[in-house]
Amino acid sequence: MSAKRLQKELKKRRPFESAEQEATLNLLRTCDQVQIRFARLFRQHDLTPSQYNILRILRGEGKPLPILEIADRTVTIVPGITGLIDRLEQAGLVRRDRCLQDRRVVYVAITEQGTKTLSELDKPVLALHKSLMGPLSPIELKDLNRLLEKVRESTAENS
Amino acid sequence: MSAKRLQKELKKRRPFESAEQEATLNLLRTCDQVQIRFARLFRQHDLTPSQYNILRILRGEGKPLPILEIADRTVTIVPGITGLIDRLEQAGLVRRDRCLQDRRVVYVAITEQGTKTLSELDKPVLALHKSLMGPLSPIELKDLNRLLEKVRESTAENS
DNA sequence: TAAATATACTTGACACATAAACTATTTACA
DNA sequence: TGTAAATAGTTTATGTGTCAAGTATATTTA
Repeated sequence: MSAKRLQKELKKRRPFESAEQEATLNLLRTCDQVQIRFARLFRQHDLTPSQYNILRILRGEGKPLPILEIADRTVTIVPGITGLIDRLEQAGLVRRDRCLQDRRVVYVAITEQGTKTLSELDKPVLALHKSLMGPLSPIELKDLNRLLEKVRESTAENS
Repeated sequence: MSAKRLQKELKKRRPFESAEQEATLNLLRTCDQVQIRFARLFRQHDLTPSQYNILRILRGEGKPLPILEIADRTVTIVPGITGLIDRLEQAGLVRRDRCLQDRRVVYVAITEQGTKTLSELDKPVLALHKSLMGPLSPIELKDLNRLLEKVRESTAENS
């Protein structure tokens, strides 16, 4: 797998059309590899990245949240959230509770088992963050954050 | 859409557990936004990012390529490539040719229509690259590339 | 208060990532 | 030469992103 990815990179390496293009592609490629590492870790606990994210949100909030509120806090587009919650519920990691005041609303709560699964992942996740960004010095980390935010601002402007 | 994303960001903003975590999340979020922008552009020409990528590879090579060779050069995992080529073929953007020497091999060639679609995208794509990375000075671009590569090295090691 | 509108989801359809298992063909080697 | 192993690609199955359209409940308004 490692050899394969390396090979891909080499084949792709041809002169870039602009420095900006090089940076964008570099960003996408790096991100891809980072995501792969996290996905692999989550999979060891039978979670997908999206599922892990939702559990994190619920634990962070400390109380049940309406489904659309969860969707708002993830990158997940609304219709996708339904099936995502379905599967988490089926796995016993969350629970659905219909709101009595407003019966359109569905609250989602993390279960004990969900909390347990999350807590098992806490250390490895933090370790992976550190391992990925480990080669960067504190100053470099700060630089990277600043540059990324600058890019992000440019995407925010015109939607 | 823009307001919604901004809202998400604000809600997410709580103290990070480590500077490394902050950098990783920053990286993922930035990347997400960049991908959204490109996906939106490709969709205007009825292409998905994966499809665009494959067309680029074929045009860059200048001659037909075996299916698995294409898969190697993208991030696409092997089984997914079949359907991807199916849809491109159905849209008339590529053509399948079975190799006569080795009948296991299927060559894929870009069609005239595929080339045309690609060329229509050339300018907007380059413009988007420039627009996304525009806020960064040449020196900052270089810095960003260096930092990203450093991160990428760390993922390559024990992958 | 009845009808229009808005809100909170859900369903259905399609594209893609990913893994496991399968087919067809070729190559290696015993 | 004939069988095992490797290679090229496909099929199948599950999870998710995304869009368009639908349902149920609540709110607004005429």
